[in-house]
Amino acid sequence: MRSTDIPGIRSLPLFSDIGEDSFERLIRGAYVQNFPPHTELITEGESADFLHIVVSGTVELGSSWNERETCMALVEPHTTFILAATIRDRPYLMSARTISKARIIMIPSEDIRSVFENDSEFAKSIVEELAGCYRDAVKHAKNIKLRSSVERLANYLVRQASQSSEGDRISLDIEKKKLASFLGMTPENLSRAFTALRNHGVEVNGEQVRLNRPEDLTRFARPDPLIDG
Amino acid sequence: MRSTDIPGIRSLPLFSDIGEDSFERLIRGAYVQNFPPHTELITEGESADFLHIVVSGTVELGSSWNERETCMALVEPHTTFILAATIRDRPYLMSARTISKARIIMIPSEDIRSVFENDSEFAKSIVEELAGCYRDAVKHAKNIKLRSSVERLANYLVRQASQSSEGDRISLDIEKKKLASFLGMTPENLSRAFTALRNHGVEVNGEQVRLNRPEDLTRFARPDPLIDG
DNA sequence: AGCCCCGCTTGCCAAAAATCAAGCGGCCAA
DNA sequence: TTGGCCGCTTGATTTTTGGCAAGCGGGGCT
Repeated sequence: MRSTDIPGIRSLPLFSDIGEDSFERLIRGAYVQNFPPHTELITEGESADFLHIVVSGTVELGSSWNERETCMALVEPHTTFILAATIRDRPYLMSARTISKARIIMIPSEDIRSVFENDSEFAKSIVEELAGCYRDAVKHAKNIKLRSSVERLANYLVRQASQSSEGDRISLDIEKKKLASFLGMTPENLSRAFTALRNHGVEVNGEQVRLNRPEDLTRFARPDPLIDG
Repeated sequence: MRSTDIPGIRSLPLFSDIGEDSFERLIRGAYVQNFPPHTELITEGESADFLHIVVSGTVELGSSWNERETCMALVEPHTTFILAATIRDRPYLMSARTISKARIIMIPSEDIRSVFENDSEFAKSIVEELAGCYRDAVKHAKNIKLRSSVERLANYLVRQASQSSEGDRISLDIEKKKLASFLGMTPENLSRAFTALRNHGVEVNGEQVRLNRPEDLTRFARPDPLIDG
C-alpha cells in the first residue's frame, strides 16, 4: 500500500506527529478496505491481530452475554478501535460492525507494538488515544449508573444539538433501536422516553428531532462535562 | 525520597522493566504517604497533578452526578489510578478515597510524561497498565448493561470465591453499602439479592459468605472471562 | 455501663423499566 | 402491484428496582 492511497491519512491524530520512517513501517503492512453496512468486522472473544482505524462511516462496538446484547460505543471517523486488545494482545471485549458504509485501515498489531517501542512520538499518540478511549468508557458507565433512561436520552439530545450545526434540529443518524441499546434501554422504552420529553419541548418526526425549548431541555438534562464532555 | 524507603517498589509492574536512571528520575519527585481510612485523596473534576500507585490497602474510585453517587472501581495494591487523567492532562473523572488504611505513592504527572518519552520500556509499562484500566472499565459497563442485579451479585461471589484460598468461603472485605453501589444497586436491593441467592446455596453471615453449592451458583451466574476476567 | 449512631435487614409501596401483544407504515422483493 | 418483513409506536401487564419506614444489633464514645 502506498501512503498516497489514503488521502489525509497522514493527518490522522495517530500519525500526525510521527517520523516518516515509522509511518512507512506502519503503512507497509496495512490494509485499507471499504465495507458495506452491517458487516461484522471483528468478533468478541477473538484475538487482536489488527488495529483498526475508521476513515469514514460509523462503526458500532457491541457486546453480548447470555443472549442479550448491547451497544457500547459508536466509533466515528479518525479514531481507532480495539486498541487496548492490540496492545495487551488479549481477546476483544467487544464486537465491531459497520453501521453505514465504512472505510477502514487495518494495521497488524505487531507493527503497532514494534513502532511503539522505537518512536516515542508514536508512543505518545497511542497512549493519548488509549487514554481517550478509557475516559469514554468511564463516562459511558457513569452515564448508565447515575442517570435514569429519560435523563440519558435528554443528555444525548442536548449533546447532539450542541455538536450539530443546525442549532436545535437534530438528525438521529442511527436506528432508534440502536440508540436505545446504546443508551441502555429497550426500543419501547426509548419511544416512551421521547414522549416524556415532549414536556420539555422535544418534537420527534422519524429521524428528525427538534428541540423547541433547548434551555428547558438542558435544565432538565443537567449535562456534565465529566460525563458528556 | 530514597528508593529504599519503599520496600518492593522496584518490583511494581510499572517499574520492573525500566532503566535505573528512569527509575531514579521518577522516584526523585515522588511522595509516599500513609492515609487513614475514608480519606479523600482526589476529587472528581480537579486537575491531575500526580499519578497515584496503591502500595497497600484499598482505594475506592467513585463518581457523582446530581446528588447521586456510585462506586466505579476498587483499586487493590500494585496498580495505579487516574493514569488517564495524568496522561491527557485532563480533569479526573472520578474521586478517590481510601477504604482501609492505605499506603500510596504519588508521582508528579510531568515526571511521568517526561520519562515516558525517554524510556520505551516505561512507555510500554504505562500503556499496558492503561490498557488494563480501559478493559476493566469496559467490563464494568458490560456487567451493568447486560446483567440484572441478582446476576451481578452472583458473578461477584463466584469471582471472589475463585480468587480466595478458602474455596467456598468468602469474606466480603468492604461494606455491603459500598458493594451495592459498586454493583449498581441500592443497599436494600443488595440485601434482597442475597436472599434471592439462598436458592442457589448462598448463606450470609455478616461479612462471611458461604457458597454451599458452588456449581449451582456458577450455573446460575454464567461467568464470562470477557466480563469477569 | 449505657447511649447513640450507623449499617444492615425486612416489609410495604411506588417508580422505572422490561415484556408481551397488537397495529401502523415504509421498504423491498417476488 | 402485492405480500411480507421489519422498525417503530402504543397499550396493558409484569418484573425489576428504588424509596420509605421501622426495627435490630454491633461498635464507639461519654
